[in-house]
Amino acid sequence: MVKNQTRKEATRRNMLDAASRGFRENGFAGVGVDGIAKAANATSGAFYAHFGSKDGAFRAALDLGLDEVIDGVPRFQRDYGDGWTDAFIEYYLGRAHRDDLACGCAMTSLSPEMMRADAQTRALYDRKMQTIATLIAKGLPQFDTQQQRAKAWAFLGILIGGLTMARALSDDSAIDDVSASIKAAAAGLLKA
Amino acid sequence: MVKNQTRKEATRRNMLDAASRGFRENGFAGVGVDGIAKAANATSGAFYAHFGSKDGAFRAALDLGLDEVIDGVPRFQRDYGDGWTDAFIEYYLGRAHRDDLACGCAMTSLSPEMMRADAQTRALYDRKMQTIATLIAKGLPQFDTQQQRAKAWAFLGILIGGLTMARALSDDSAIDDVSASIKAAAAGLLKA
DNA sequence: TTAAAAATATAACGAACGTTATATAATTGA
DNA sequence: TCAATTATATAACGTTCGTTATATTTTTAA
Repeated sequence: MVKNQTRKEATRRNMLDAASRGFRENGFAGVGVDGIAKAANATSGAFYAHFGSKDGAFRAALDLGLDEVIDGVPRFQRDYGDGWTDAFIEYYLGRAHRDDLACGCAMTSLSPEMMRADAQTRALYDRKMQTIATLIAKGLPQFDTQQQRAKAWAFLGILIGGLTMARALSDDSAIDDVSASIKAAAAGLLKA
Repeated sequence: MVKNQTRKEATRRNMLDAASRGFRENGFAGVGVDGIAKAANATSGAFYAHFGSKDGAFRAALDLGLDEVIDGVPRFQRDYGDGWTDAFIEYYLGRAHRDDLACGCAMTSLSPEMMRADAQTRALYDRKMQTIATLIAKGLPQFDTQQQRAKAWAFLGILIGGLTMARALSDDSAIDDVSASIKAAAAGLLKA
């Protein structure tokens, strides 16, 4: 109906999107294959034709999700120059990102799932996180490369932990307190 | 067999322990009622008599888990005095705690589950986290109370995020890099 | 010692789980 | 246009899910 090669790809993309949203919102065990397929207007048959297994779909969703970070960080660096870290912090702990459980950063939503993932998926996570740390480190003011990398890991840690805590809380004023505290500390630890 | 009142309490304690371990290791959706009961040498009948529902058991496990933090922080402060934060950091990101998925700190293992929990459970999380933040703040060197509390939230954030990242990685040298970076940054952000 | 009460075990419910095998539908190449 | 190939849908597998109802065992109280 649509075009030549594109229907299969469209189905795959729809299912990958549905898997990404489902896994981020509900965790690996919190969503089923049928549910993912149905959310993509497809069936489990197509799901297995494309991904082979639930683990395979999770791996694909992780791949896509971390690539969004790998693409996003340089964009912040290009768009904001030296002030990119402040802009990134503001985005990461801002209300829009905080409230977007389905499409928020894969690092925060999927990292807690990794300890239960298979070896292949964990290896993928390792590689992509190293890439992300390298990208961040290159945008930091420190001269010492080793120190840059340490700051990058700490930066990722406080953002992931801060967003996790902010999302876990339900009281609005507590959420604001945590967000503001994390923002200040994240900016502060890069200055030192 | 054992004693008068204690059998029921022993059953409950065994099941609460099994629930705590199960939820921390596998997440809320990753473990079932029958599995928890079996791990406690009991059955689902006893489970429902004690907890009423799976959500009820999760709430009880969260309650117990955060109380461990509420008891533990003052113990560190008593045992180590002014250097308690360094000791706490060393413990929190040390190998023993990192590798203990089943019995590790509930803040790191259960916070990512909170966004899917019911309102009653989330309110409990809110209250206990405020208590924990207050306990930590009181042990910080800053004079300004507001600043103490901000540092306390940041401290919690970087520890939770750092431990999550360290556990998510599988390469040993990456884990060491992250742990060392987080330790240094956590100590650093309290100094400022 | 025995009846009442409480704690735990067993059995069953419909629903959803991940996966496979097979059937249907759509696309391709001649 | 028509057979070959590919993509997707359907049906079924045995298992486990959370929960309820009921049966059995254990404890309590007289």
